[in-house]
Amino acid sequence: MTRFQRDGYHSVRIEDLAEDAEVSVGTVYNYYGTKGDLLMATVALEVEEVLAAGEAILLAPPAEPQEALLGLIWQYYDHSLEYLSKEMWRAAMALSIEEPHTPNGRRYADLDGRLADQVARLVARLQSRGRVAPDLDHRAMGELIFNTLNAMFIEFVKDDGMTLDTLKARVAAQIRPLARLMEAPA
Amino acid sequence: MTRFQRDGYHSVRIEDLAEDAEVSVGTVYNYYGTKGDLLMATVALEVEEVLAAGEAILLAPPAEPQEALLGLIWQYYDHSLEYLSKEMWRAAMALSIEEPHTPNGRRYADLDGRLADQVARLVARLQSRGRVAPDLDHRAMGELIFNTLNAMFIEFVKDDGMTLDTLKARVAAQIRPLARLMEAPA
DNA sequence: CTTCAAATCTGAGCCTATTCAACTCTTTCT
DNA sequence: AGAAAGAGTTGAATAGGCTCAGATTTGAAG
Repeated sequence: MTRFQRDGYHSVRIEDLAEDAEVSVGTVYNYYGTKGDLLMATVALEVEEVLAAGEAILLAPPAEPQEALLGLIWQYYDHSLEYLSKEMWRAAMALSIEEPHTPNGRRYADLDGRLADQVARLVARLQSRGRVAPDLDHRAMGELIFNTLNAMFIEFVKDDGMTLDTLKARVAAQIRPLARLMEAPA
Repeated sequence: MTRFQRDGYHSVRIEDLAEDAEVSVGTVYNYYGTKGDLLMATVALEVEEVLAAGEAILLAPPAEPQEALLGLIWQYYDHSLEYLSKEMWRAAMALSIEEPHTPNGRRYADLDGRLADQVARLVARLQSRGRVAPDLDHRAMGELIFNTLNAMFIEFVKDDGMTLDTLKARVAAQIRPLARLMEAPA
């Protein structure tokens, strides 16, 4: 993980890792089936932590729908570069799209699904508090919001120059009007 | 393009294409810089046609926002497997994420941007007709809608078993409530 | 201490995208 | 015709992920 972050996922060869660990290439493959497994292990670490932090927010979300949604999303974003560089994220995303049937592809999709579900549960929570229109399907809205925050995150990792602040501003520009539309009539 | 569709993008080696064309491997590379160039040429062909068809819809969209939006989206989807298999789409998407700085990555991003812009212009069109709330930012809504239809399309190409009808049903489930929220008050 | 099977480890070799220096063919100029 | 520049072609060589038939180590049993 450290070498991937420091030297770049693609630049680091399996042979390099084997040397670091003072074993042979074959032994690396004895523990991780593919180079992508090493990457996905890091992604899973990262997302699991973010999901746990998200649950804490779900317990006591801000009353305002907009603030609650953006709070959860900022949580995701602020943590996102802890273990993974943008290049690593790109590689992981590419992997999950190109090989959806492999264990790694499924694993990434599963993590995505759990994030989308968490957003949906936040929407449901806000509905139960009467701040979001009760006739909205919280699953559909959760998916819609997740799709948006995910798409913007993809744009973020695709652009090495983009800052977290820019990402947040862009997402806010899309989530704010949506949150307003979702609000229960007073 | 034909061989990629028939035998699979990954299974087809450059050497195979060279044999088909009765030239050497080096000559293939003289015309297309990478294997991805061959793929992206097909993606561009596909998307350009869909954009042109979309312009026709923009000229005279259905009055109902929901119908107008879904009509445009179905247009995109129905054309999507004309030249590209799901596997080819996956490879192209993976390429665009993993190598955003290469000409191919930029090219794909550009096509995506033009699709998003077309959706935004449809929203603006519906606003000028008074069927969509005028205070909504048509750019933000266009991007929001594009992000959704694109995310669902990615899910579609990731799952070889999913049919176009299932894709449409899922997108409709998200776009319908959104279209309702966007409607101008009567 | 010896034996043997299971668990680990090893690295040469395979595969395919990509590169590039040498070669051939075409066109232009004298 | 001869020559030189330019355009196009070639395929052997390179790189890095991954495989697999042995070789080595471990640990339980006698």
